[in-house]
Amino acid sequence: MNSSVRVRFAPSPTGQLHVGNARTALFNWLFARRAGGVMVLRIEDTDVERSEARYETQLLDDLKWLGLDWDEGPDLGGPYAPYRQSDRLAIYREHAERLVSEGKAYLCFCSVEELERDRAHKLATGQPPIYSGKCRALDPAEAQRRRDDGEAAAIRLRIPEHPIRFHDIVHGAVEFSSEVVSDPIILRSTGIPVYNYVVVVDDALMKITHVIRGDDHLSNTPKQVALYEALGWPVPQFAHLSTILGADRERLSKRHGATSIANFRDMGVLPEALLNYLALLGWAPSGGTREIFTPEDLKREFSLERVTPSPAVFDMEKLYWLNRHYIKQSPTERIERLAETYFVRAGLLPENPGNPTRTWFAKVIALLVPSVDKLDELPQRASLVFQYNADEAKHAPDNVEVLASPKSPEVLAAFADQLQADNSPLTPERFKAIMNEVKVKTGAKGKELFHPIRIALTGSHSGPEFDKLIPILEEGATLDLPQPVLNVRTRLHAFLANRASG
RNA sequence: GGCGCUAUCGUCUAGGGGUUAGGACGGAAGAUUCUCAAUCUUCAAACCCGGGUUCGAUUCCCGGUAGCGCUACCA
Repeated sequence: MNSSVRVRFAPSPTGQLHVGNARTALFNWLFARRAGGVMVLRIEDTDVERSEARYETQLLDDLKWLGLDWDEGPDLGGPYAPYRQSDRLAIYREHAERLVSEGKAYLCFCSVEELERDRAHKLATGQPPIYSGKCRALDPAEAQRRRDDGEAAAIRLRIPEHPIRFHDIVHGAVEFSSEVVSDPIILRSTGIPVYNYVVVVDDALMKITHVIRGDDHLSNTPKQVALYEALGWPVPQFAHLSTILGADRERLSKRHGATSIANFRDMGVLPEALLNYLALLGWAPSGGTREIFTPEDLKREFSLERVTPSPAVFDMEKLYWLNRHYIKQSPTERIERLAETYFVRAGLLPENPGNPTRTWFAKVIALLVPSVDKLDELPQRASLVFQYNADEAKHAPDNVEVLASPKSPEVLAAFADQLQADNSPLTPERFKAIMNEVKVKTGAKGKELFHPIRIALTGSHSGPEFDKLIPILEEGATLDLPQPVLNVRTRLHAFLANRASG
């Protein structure tokens, strides 16, 4: 293991943490942890227009929620502080000026309008839209004088004539000819440095050994390699991760629905499910037959060499499958606690419910949880407990057919008789006995016995077993809930009372 | 337009000069159950196209095509 490994995750605080970035963070983290190295968190906020402080806190929270941590960062400090680019402006300026004095960069006085015109012209005449190099040959002393006289100047890097090669751990050897890389601006005339420059200065100064990032940066890498060389700093190893696409094979974005980590958390996706899914997007273990990985498994097995270079389509169904798996694996108390929020929000449960309610709620969750992809579906699924509408029960197209069967009224009548015959509490045992009586009396069995009763009680001919449902209905009715639960007798009366008018 | 990256079931992927091309999600069928969900079993489903290299290419090389990215005083 190389203990000198240092990686970084460098998000811009311009919005919510996206699954693509989260996956980059995850791969960095796994690589660092596996190598016993250091993970650095750096905030790239040089885009002052779009960066907002509140996004930075969100970013950290999302990362923590996923179970990731870091060793150096704006919140933790570290030997290479500061870790926020807006606090490092003086550093960038210093090195840019150094490059100018060494002749590796030069002052450029071209105006934005002039450059834009030139660019448009080149594009129109079919030439590559690269910088003309107008200020490249300016005499440095003369240029210095002009700047001292107050003329606005940007700083451009001189790109060397030779082709730029580098090795990428995911993609292998990559080569760009220098003709297509024009002298990039590294410091704007406003004094604010440009991304491709600051990223190099920071990575070098923070002693980053492995740059693991999205492959939208692959084409920027030759510029950055040229920058490392100009600055006289060692070039790190690169690993460019493929893009995550939506089902339409376009780059995953907001219009594809839930794409931020916060979205998934709000939906009731478990962090370990999302982490596991993200790890599988672009990485697979040797053998390729295992799908379930705890963070510990991943830390042990992850390697950049096994990362796929091809883009991956985000598959919500597979995420849901993993989520269902982890929900089932979780201690029930954890799921109950998480689920509670959704029920409180839906107005089905009081805030901080007391103990009889909590015990009852645990049963509701146990009943419902096998049928959901994510926790936020629970309140909707619970409608068979919280909602009862006799009219709808009778008129739902599916039900009409069942109720039209000659046995149905007979079964319901017998069921009502049995309920009336004895006022003792309706336990599952008692319910079973009643069902037996009805069976004997009417000769109905199987569907013709169960379906009409389930329709009368829940509004649907299919649903959970009565053994589990009956106690929930009976106990729920004794509780003081924002949305009262109706017991079996009440439901049946409502159903039969309306029968004539229905 | 130029440059770069990518290409195995619908999707995520394993594999790799000779394989019945493996697994998973999803789909279909069956078992179980009063029904639904869950669970279990089974099935269908792929090497982008064209050239080379080779006794033999899905695998290696070249070209095409397609998708994506970069081509900014955005990040």
